[in-house]
Amino acid sequence: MDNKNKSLSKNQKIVLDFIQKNKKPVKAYSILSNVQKKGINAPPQVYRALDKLIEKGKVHKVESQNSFVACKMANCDTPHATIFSICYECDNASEINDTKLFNYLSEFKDSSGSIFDGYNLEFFGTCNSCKKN
Amino acid sequence: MDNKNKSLSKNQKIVLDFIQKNKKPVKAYSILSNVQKKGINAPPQVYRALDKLIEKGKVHKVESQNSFVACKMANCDTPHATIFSICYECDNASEINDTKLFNYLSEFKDSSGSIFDGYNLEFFGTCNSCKKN
DNA sequence: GTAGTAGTGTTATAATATAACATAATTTTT
DNA sequence: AAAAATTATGTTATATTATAACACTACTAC
Ligand SMILES: [Zn+2]
Ligand SMILES: [Zn+2]
Ligand SMILES: [Zn+2]
Ligand SMILES: [Zn+2]
Repeated sequence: MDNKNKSLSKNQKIVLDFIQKNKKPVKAYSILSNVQKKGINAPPQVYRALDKLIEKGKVHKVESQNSFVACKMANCDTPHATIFSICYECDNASEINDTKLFNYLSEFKDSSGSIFDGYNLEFFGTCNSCKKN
Repeated sequence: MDNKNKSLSKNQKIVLDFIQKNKKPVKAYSILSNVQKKGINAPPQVYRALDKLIEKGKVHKVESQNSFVACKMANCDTPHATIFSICYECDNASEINDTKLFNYLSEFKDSSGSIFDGYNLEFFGTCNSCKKN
């Protein structure tokens, strides 16, 4: 069985549950302060849960923001091939599900003909909601 | 005149000079400890120089590594449209100069038809040098 | 039921980045 | 050339993000 389909531990469930409640990406220390009532007391407990959730494809890290967001694609096949659009007004991050772009990047070869194991793509702009205001 | 073509300040020159001496991306505090003999004493001086060098297209940040690397393309036209391949064995980061991919991403529209102002793409894999070993 | 693996709890600390304030240098405007 | 505006510098302190290390527990596989 794939690692990503294994069941979640207690702390992993608590952390994932909080992340899923938020539309926007959340910071690790925000997770910590919000789950302390559930018995998670210290940063390593959060970061360990995050590491596993990322491995399992349940959560992605938004690298340019050091924040974490739940996968909206009902389980990313490839946790290390992610595409986001990020609004620099409101910090919202939307996972982009575009098969053509996905394939384009998965098959991309560099000048030496090498293919890559994964990628992370972050687009920046103003989201539709912020454009209206 | 474009901001990126403006001349560099004293601290910006010192920081850029050190980054350019390194093939691999360097960390901010590594920059700091290496330029202290040049009179740069504290983190804000390094981070401020980095911010300006990034604006001017001389330096890019490798987001997944919190490190900084000199632009190899003799001045990136678009400092906020960068493509890297990163080796997870040796941490080397190479800027990819692929016009087709560049255009593909610049013109990419999301499901709502919106185009973006910029992007950052990081490919992950084993570099050719590490593959041989 | 023992061995191996994955998870937890805890303390301390490392690594990355910015706030805030005072001053100086440079550029632009008048 | 003087005043105003902008950009850069120097400095101290602190905020934010992330991991090391160690003791212990729970789960899984054979
Ligand atoms: Zn996903
Ligand atoms: Zn927005
Ligand atoms: Zn460049
Ligand atoms: Zn390598």
